[in-house]
Amino acid sequence: MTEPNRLIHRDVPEHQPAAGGIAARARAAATPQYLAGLNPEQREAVETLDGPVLVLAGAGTGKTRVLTTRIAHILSQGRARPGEILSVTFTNKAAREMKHRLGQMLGHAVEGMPWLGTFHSIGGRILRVHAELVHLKSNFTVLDVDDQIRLLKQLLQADNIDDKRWPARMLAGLIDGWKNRGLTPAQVPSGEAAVFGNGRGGKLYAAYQARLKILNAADFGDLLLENIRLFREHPDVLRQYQGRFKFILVDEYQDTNVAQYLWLRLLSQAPSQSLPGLTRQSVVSPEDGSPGLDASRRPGDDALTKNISPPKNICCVGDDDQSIYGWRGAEVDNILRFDHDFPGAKVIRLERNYRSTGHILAAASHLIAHNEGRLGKTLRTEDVDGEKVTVTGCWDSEEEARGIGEEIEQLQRAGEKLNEIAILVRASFQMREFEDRFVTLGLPYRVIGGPRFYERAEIRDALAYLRLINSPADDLAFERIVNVPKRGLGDATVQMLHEIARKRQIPLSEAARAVVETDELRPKARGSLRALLDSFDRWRVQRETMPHTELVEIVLDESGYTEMWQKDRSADAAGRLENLKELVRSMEEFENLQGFLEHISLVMDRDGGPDEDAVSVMTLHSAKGLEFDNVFLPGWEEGLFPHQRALDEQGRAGLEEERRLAHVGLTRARRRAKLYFATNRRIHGSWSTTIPSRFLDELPAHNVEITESKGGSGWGGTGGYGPSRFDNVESFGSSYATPGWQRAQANRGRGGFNEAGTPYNASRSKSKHAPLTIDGELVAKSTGTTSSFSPGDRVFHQKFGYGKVARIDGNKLTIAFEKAGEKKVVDSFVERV
DNA sequence: CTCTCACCCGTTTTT
DNA sequence: CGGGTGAGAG
Repeated sequence: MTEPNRLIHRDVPEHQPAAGGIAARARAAATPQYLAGLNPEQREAVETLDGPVLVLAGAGTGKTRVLTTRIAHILSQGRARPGEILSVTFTNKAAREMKHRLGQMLGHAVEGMPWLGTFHSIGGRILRVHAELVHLKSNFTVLDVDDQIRLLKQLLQADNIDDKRWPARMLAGLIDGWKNRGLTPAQVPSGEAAVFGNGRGGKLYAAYQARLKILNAADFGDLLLENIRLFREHPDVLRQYQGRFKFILVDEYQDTNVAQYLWLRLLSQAPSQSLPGLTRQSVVSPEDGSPGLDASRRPGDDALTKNISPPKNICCVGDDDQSIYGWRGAEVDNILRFDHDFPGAKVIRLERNYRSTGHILAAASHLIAHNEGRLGKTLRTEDVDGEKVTVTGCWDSEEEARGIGEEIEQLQRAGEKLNEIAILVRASFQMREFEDRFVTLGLPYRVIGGPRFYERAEIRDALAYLRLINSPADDLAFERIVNVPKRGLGDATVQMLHEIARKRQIPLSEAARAVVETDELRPKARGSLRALLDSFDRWRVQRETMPHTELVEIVLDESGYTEMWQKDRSADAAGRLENLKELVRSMEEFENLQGFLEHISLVMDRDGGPDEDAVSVMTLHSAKGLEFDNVFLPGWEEGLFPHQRALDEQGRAGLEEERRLAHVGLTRARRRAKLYFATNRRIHGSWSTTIPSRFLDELPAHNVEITESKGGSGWGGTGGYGPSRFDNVESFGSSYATPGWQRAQANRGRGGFNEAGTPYNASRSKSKHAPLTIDGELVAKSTGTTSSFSPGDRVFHQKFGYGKVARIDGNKLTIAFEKAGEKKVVDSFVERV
């Protein structure tokens, strides 16, 4: 491993000696070059090396810069070697970005940062080293969602559970949720486990875990959960890592879930502690009743915290105002309660925004100030005011697309780069309208998001072949490709193999081998199964002698897989073949097949985008972390944004998350932010009238300009909604008093959206209160209030009928309905019976 | 075993 | 309206 001092040579000005105590002091006095461009807050965040630090980094305040500079600082101060810094991100993209920036800062020292990566890749890496301690082998497979669901389907079938009423997908969701919360099968509260499959949910979870071990596989959740289990059951292993990591850095802390929190917490303790509390407390007593989740999810808190030595040097960077992944298990509470979890934490706010102009920033800040559950930050800029944020009303979504298309062409004529233009939508179905329009206009565009590369069917099929070559016991891979391309080996055959495999406790491919020797199969099926097995034998031999990239080509060719797509005349067949080529190309980066397979599910992502000039179209979620000069934000309508479902299922917490999403959208823009709403939109095939989003009303009128739609014809001249009504734009600049607007406002009363338990007016007036922050002291305000219900209560709901409360999360209840299955509802919708 | 038709349902998405 | 799934026919 590279020595730190060698690393910093390139970075430290030449007159400064590189190491030693006195030298270090001299260096500090001279302000190293890498600290020079930082503002005082950033600098404090970089230089506060000891103890827990929370950096609240608003949008565009230089978060990544702080993280990378902090690492450079640690290294140059000689406080740790590269291998002693644990630095975790959420996405591979973020990890790559950090490696890249670090590389620029330190010279090409990136190889020296072995522990910079995503939670999952680092978790997976640790797990491979100690695999046998959690009953896996070090070459275990990481399952993707598809495999997971297929596995669960089998378990449901084996248990004779109607997978119509209890879909495997739903169970997968539940298990995922439990894993996100760090719960092993034994720890799932029994009330919750009972919700699925008439009380068999918990049993199924346990069976699933057992099955994974047999298959030598782990799902994404396991990469963390099994890590936690490893650490808890083997304190010596934990101590080893605690001792190794002198510094811990966490990016996007607002997105961490409970499992990630627990993992960080374990690693951030001083190595000598044995942490009795963490094992004991975390075993949730299922019937402990009311405080439920909240009491159980924080092992090691309170009294115990005081007995544990102070956490090490952990620095978490995040922005509670950009927490938009609550629906996927992220706990905003983690960031809201940081100083509680890590006593003595230093909180540093980065509020200087270097991205957006004044109007945009003011609009975004004012909007997000309507949220109550936040730590409170006020973004500032020294930039010019720039153009006001525009709001444009359209007749329908088609006119919206037309209008935006025209504005883009106008920007293009004015010399703007298409690469600096983005359209950010709430839901992906909105994208199609824009694509259609851009095709008509001949405007180059690219859609960001879509299915990820390794999730595409053709890639997974190809991978299944490779997995099976690598590990003949990979039943899921076997099942996937046994009849792809079609070989006349259908359900019946697979069923038979399953039976034999189960009876003799052998993998499917071995069962196949046995069956081929008998006459249990019809000659045709038997012949093609034998041919398949022979092919695999041959490939396994060839694997030893030829490069893995060559092997794939042979496999794809000889299996008839390539041919299958060549014969396919559907429109996307060519693209699929292209993807397969891309797969082969991407394999070149890896040493061998094994190495490739270990990384594929964790590290691969689509990145094919060539850098031709094109407009980007993507969802608000995938826009997080990006920035553009010009940002179009269509579809600001009640029901779509905020999304009705978020409101229905999460009540106020849902609304606040939607608002954070709006805030993320606005803060993507450097110079122009253009909002749109349509009064008519087609939802599920039929047209319905919509109302402008409440978020539009929450924008400060001073920073907003109402403009007329440039979409042309659509607005029905006599309707009273026409652009002519927007004639004297100046006069209503401060009040939105256009007739159309007023009418839209009046419509609100009868709109169904306030059944979300958040009447429009209430939320508006309430949120005028100052954010809940008291002089730098964090007032951790959980999203949602405490419910008056307890688990087990029998309740009635207007739409879903009778049910039993399974779980409580703030004012959000998970209820097992007798007819409708499990649903999440806001407590104000149900009554106790 | 494969193909077709009826039916159901409909945010956001990483690893 | 349209994509994905499951049951039944060929």
